[in-house]
Amino acid sequence: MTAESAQSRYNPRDAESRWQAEWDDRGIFRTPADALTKPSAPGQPAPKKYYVLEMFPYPSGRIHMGHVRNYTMGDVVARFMRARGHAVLHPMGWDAFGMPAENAAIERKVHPKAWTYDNIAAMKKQLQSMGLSLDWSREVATCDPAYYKHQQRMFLDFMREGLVEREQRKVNWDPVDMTVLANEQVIDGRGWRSGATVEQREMAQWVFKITRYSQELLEALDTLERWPEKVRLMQKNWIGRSEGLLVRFALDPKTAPAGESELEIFTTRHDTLFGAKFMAIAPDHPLAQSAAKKDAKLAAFIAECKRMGTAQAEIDTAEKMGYDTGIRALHPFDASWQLPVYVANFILMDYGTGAIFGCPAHDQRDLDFVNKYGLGNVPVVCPPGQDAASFVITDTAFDGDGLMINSHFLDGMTIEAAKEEVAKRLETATRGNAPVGARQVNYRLRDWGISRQRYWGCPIPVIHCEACGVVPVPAKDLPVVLPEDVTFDKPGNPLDRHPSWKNVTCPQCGKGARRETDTMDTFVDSSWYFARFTDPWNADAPTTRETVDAWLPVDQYIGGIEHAILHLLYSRFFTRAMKATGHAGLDEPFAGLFTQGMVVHETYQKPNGEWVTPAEVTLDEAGGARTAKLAATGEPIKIGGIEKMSKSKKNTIDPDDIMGTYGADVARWFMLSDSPPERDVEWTERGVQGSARFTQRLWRLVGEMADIAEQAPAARPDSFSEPALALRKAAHGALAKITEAIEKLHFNVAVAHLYELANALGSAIARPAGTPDFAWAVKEAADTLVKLFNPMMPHLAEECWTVLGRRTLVATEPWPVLEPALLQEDTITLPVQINGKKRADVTVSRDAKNPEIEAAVLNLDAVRKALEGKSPKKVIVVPQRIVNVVA
RNA sequence: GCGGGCGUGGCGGAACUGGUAGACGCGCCGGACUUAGAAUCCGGUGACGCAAGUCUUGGGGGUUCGAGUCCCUCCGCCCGCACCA
Repeated sequence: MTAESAQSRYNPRDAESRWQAEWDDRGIFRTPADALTKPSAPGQPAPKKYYVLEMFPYPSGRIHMGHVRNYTMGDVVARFMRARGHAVLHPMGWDAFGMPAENAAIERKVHPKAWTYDNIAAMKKQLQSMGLSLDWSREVATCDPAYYKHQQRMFLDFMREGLVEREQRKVNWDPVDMTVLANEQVIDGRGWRSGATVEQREMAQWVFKITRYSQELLEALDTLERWPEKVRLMQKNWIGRSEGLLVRFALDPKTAPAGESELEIFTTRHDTLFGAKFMAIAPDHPLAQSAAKKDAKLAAFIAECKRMGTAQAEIDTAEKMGYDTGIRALHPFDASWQLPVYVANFILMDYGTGAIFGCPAHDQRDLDFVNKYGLGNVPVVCPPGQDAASFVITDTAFDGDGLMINSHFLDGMTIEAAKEEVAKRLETATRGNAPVGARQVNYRLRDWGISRQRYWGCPIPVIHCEACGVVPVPAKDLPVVLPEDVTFDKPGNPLDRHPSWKNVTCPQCGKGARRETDTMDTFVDSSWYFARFTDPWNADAPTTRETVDAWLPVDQYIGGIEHAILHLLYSRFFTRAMKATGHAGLDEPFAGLFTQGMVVHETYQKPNGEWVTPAEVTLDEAGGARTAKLAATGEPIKIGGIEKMSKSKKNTIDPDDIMGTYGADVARWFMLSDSPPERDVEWTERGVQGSARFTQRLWRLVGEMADIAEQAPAARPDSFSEPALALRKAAHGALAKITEAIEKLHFNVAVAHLYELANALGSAIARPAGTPDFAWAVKEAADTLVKLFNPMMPHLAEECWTVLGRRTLVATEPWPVLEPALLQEDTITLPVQINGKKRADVTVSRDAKNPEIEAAVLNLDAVRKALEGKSPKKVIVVPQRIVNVVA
């Protein structure tokens, strides 16, 4: 490479670290504590706030491409909004508690704390090399006692408010490791480390009363206009409001266990009561428990059910199994009609009353069940157009609309009317002084179990005293700090077997007591970090009311779709709980939500099936066919499917490698190109190279434009020649489109318009007019170009800004101002369709009236030819859009 | 199983509120420059057809002057399911 060509190339390695240092030295991304109260200029009002937040990462050790994509998007928004004059808050922190740290401790004998902080240091360095406009002065780590002490305080405040309770919950128990397992640690019913068969076990757990807000969380979804519709729908289904009926079935005394006389069920299909074939109760239903006392086989069946994990998907897909208890329930409308009571593995104690009546004809699970146990079915809803007498159900339940049949007094009614009639009759019928039926609104949402029997989490600040019961840790004793001298060589929770930590005196009676050894679910940590960022310096309280209320809600929250339900719903609850306890003044934490897609990559395999990393593979695309071989040996490699980047398939790309080779700007640019941000993006070497070429092209283009711009007069010319005007139109057209695209977070569209602008400017300066007005237009266009790509490629933009002779930082420059007059054309060209197919164009003046347009269209050769002298049936003129002639 | 989503050239994708399908990029083909390569620049590129033209947004059907977009149905792929974060 000659000295000359070295000079003409942009060198990201040199430029990026230089500009990062410059930004840092000037502190331009720090949001001062008084940002929202201090006037932006003397006499001016304080700027409007804009809070942009990306989901903070778990410090796993290295950032991955998903992070690069997520944080690039947030950074584009942050830089864009700053340029538009907002006071921007754009912080970063660490979701630092969690199981991987404990796994590392067990597997590699490193302390969770040391492992976590090493990872944070490494990842912070990586994030900093991306050139993100973050305010690092607000950095928080959830494992820092300075953070979790406030969380413990809020736990106690919630407790006082009645938002915390103890509840018996089922967990996955590993009898060998003596520990509770996460669903992901249960593989085919066995513990991942021990291989022991996992069983369900009831344990007392701390829960947050999220169900108190079920209705509110549901209704408020309608107000979240800047959330994706699909996320709102998923939350709505998760909350699962249903209106139904509680029905008390009497039990045949001859068959019922001593002391049991009735079975209460919840149903939303009370219209199908005459199609009932059986009753089913959960294995842990009290009636099942009491029946099992005298029935060893039933007890064994219940024990068998407990050998199933607690994951919903597993419960639903397991084979439907039941056990006839011998108990008979009496139909509420016909006491002579007896229904067998089964214990069934697919009935959940957590939902409704833990008991149902089965109507097989109209529920697939019930139908599968009766078909297995030979109980038969009777259809009671007949689809429209179907003959009631011949309507039979065999393998497929009918859950559609129709009219009631085989249902006595309900026959001929709609489902809705039948529900109403049944509810009315059962509400007024009484047994033992109480109504047989009662309408009830039920929610699928369960209270949030936050107890974890693990070390690396926020300690739950309560003390168990034999005399006083559960006693909150007094505020003065917070934080309850995790002890550091713990070992991971034995099974179970290190906190539980720590020699001294859990032994304390009761704050109330002073006698010996025991600390709670459960720690909090890490979702608690991430349910309020966005609030903490508004004043992370407050050592006395979780938030500073004035500040948190000024900054929240987050204007734009960006993260993965995998958090669509749990993290976002818990945060919505937590914000309400903070409001109830005076820590914040609003209900909804995130005004705008964006969920990004994954980063995916091709997979590669040796003939023996062994996965190979992209770095080890050489690709060849000569002759249109793509083949691959192992770079080291030339061994042929099979090119596999495009899948989510994962360690197991070895199809990961290390962001450090990319940034080292091409620079951060190229990585950022490519992450935004091509794929719409909500969809998956495929990482390809070719694509990255294309991005890298474009950075060089921009660099050359700006350099050439700078040469012309030097001739520009200081004052704006009064008039512009044709080439200058064309240039200005291109620049302002791009400005309008790119502004709109970024506002809508359509980054790939913004990127496409930047390519177009670069193409247009390249062509324009290839034929320079050589006049002062042209030079002025080139200068304007160059400024605009650099400002427009600055949010995506900020380092290159700073470097270009210098080339344009500027001394300021483009990072602190305002967004270009649009001149709308430049976008107005005097004439418009409308496509002309004949019978819906495009056949010609017609050019008319911008404000031509429909009759004029129609006349011009009918005069076109193509139209005359198509009409063959006849008059058209119809001419449709859509203003500013299209003309359609119906022949 | 339940819930949610996605499907457009060789590839990633664009297309406002039902109005010119294929913007932009990648790849490929041809050309220029070069001793050669890299880089760069110019032109072409949905399919079929010599052409006029016809067909084309996962398959099938429908509504409409007009459908990638709305409705029905089928197929394929992906995500979440309460202790991964």
